[in-house]
Formats: sequence, structure tokens, C-alpha cells
Amino acid sequence: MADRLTPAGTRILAAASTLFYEQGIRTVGVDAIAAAAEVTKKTLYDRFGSKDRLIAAYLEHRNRVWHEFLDEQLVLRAPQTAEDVVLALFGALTDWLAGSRNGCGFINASVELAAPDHPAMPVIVGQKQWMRSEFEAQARLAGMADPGELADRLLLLHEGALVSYRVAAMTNATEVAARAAADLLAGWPRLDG
Amino acid sequence: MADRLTPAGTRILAAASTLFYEQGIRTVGVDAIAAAAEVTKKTLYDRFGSKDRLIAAYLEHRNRVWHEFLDEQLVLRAPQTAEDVVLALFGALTDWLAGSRNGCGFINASVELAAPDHPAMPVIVGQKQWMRSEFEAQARLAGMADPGELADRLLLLHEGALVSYRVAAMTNATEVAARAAADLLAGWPRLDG
DNA sequence: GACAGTATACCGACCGGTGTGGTTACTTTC
DNA sequence: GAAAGTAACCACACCGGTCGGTATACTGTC
Repeated sequence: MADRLTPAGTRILAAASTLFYEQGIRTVGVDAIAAAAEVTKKTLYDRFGSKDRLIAAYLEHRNRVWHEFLDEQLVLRAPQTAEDVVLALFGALTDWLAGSRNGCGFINASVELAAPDHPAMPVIVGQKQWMRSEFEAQARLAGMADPGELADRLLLLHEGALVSYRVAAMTNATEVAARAAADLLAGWPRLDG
Repeated sequence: MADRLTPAGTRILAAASTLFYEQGIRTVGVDAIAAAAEVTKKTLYDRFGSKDRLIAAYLEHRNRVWHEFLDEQLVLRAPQTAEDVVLALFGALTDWLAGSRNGCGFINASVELAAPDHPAMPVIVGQKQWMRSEFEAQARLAGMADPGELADRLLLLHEGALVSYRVAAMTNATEVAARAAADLLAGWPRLDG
């Protein structure tokens, strides 16, 4: 988990993160990453072993950054109820995507890697399932009926926004998702009548 | 549009379609396609000019197949109202995805190609916007208020299902989307009270 | 003396794409 | 109805470039 990185290792991971996200994993070669990090390819392979493992490290790093961003946003938005927490998550998505243009790095990676046994796949699926479990936990806290179904639907809106933003050129996708989520929560049956 | 294909051309397009969808566009080389179509690489280039143009032809072909599938499904499901047409579209999605495992070929292509000026990009964006316009048209027919907003939300559910099915390993994604769409339509305000 | 790093050269495999030359089969023209 | 033309195809060899990854040798530092 908390494997300490050498200075050069940190630079490599930072360079890989921006390049992989901005230009795509397959497009970016290891030479380009090494050059951007001002490091020799030897050092890159000493630190990360292979491109595949560097990809996995990139996604783990991106996942950490995403979580930190969410924590920060939740402090900022200070939601009072569990429903508000969910809506804050959708609100945070708009800010996260602002000026990104390439959508979700995890979805992109999943498509680009394709192979189900790729070392980075667990990170990708894990990220999505964490989002779902967060929705479900908040739904349960809010006393919603069938929190599993509600979480599924919220995840659909979440992922739909990410992909429509990128693929369908729907610039307001996250706002639409936020409105849909708000209506969904408002109309959802609760356990205590 | 209706450029007639030679026998070999047809075989090439068929081979490219399955290989591109099943293994990814970047992964599959032109040699593999030529071999699968039992054709020389020369013939492939005589027919399609470049890999990029073959990719565009693949997506146009896939779009045609998708439309034919939808027409067929709409006849089969024989929806009576405009709402039922929308629900039939979501129902068709389940059948379309059954045994596919790789999700939406257009989303995948959009991620794999990345370059916004790629000749295949208009086909991708066009496919998504066609879906949205279809939702909007049916919403308008059904006398729904704000059909644009409704279409946006339906598209989000649609795309969310496609991507969650593949990326989040959510096997029942299309059924969830169908239920969500049904509830959304049922609760949506209409123009005539 | 172990570790992190630089510099550079190299590897085999594969990639998209081209060029040459030859074969079949159908159609046009005198 | 034979010759000429043409479109579709095959076989095969070849190109420059890029890819992920390795090897070797040397430097600085705790």
C-alpha cells in the first residue's frame, strides 16, 4: 500500500499520470514517460518493473487523488443529511470533470486494457464498486427502502454522466445527472412512513 | 452511402467488425484482419485505403446493424404508446448486450481512438445523438413536459447501463436501467394535466 | 558496499503501409 | 467472335518506424 517512492519514482508516477490520462495508455510509450520525468528508462524499470505495473500504479494513484478530492469537497459542501451527501458527490463530479475533457480515467483504462487478467483491472472494478457501496451506505443511512436498487440507479447516472460527457459531447452531463439524482432521491420510498 | 462492396470487401468488413469489437481496435492489426478474411493485405488496402477508414466503415456498419436490430425488436415488442417505445428500446438493449461482454462498440472506439479529428469520430457522436433524439421524439409524442431534459436523463441511464455492464461488472445493468426508465417516465410531468 | 541514479546502446517483435507481378473473369469494341 | 480492356483478386517481398524491455558500465551518496 504505502510503498515509499524514491524522488525519481515520484516524478515517473506524476509524469505517467498526466500522460496516460491526457493521451491514453496505449498511445504513450515508456520512453515518453521517462523523458517527461527527466529519468532514464533504466530507472523507470528499476522502480516499476514493467509498463503494466506502472499502469496499475497510475490507477491506484488516481484513485487516491479522487478520494482526497472527494473528502475535500465533502468538507467544503458540508452536507447535513445522507441525501445531501449523495448530492454533494454528484456536485463534486462537475468540479472534477471541469477542464478534463477526457472523462473517467478508469473507464478509459478499462477499454484500453481490455484483457480481464490485467494487473490494473482489480483497481478499476474496485473504484466503481466503491462508488456503488458509498451510494448504498448513504441510502441506508437516509432510511431509504431497497438501498441496493437505489445505489445501482445512482451508479448508472454517475457513469452515464462520465461517458456522455466524453463520448456524446454532452457538456452539461454532470448537471443533468445531479438533477436526476435529486429527483430520484426525493421520490424514493422510505422505510419509515 | 450505399457503396456496393465486392465479395472480398464484404469479408474484410465482417472480419474487422468481429475482431475490432471482440479484441479492441488498437490490438487488432491489419494483418490479422486480412488473414481472418482470407484476403491479402493488398486487397484490404485496395478496398479501404487505410486502417482508419476501415475503422470508420466498421462503425458505420455496426450502426446499421444496430438500427436493423432495433427495428426488428420494435416489431417484435409492438409497443402501443410512445412510453412503451422508450421502454422497448431499453428492453432491446438487454438482448443486444446478452453474450457480448464488451459493452458498447462506440464508447470503446471513442476511447481507443481519442483523437478528435479521427474520421470515425462523427459516426460515434452521431450514434449517441441519434439515440438522444429518438428519446426526445418519443417524449414529445407522449406529451411529456420538457422532452429535452427527459431525453438527457434517459440517455444517461442508457449509457450508464452500457458502461457499468462492462466496467463495473454489473451484469444486471440493463435491467436496472429499464426499471429506472420506467419509473422516470411514470413520474414525469405531462403537458396536459 | 548497497542503493539510486545517469548514459547509451541494443534487441526482437510487430506495426501500418507500399510495390511488383501475375491470374481470373466479365465486358466492351471493332 | 476474337481481341482488348478492366476490375478484383492473390502471392510475396519489403519498407521505415515504434514498441516494451534488457545489458553494460559508470557516478554519487548514505
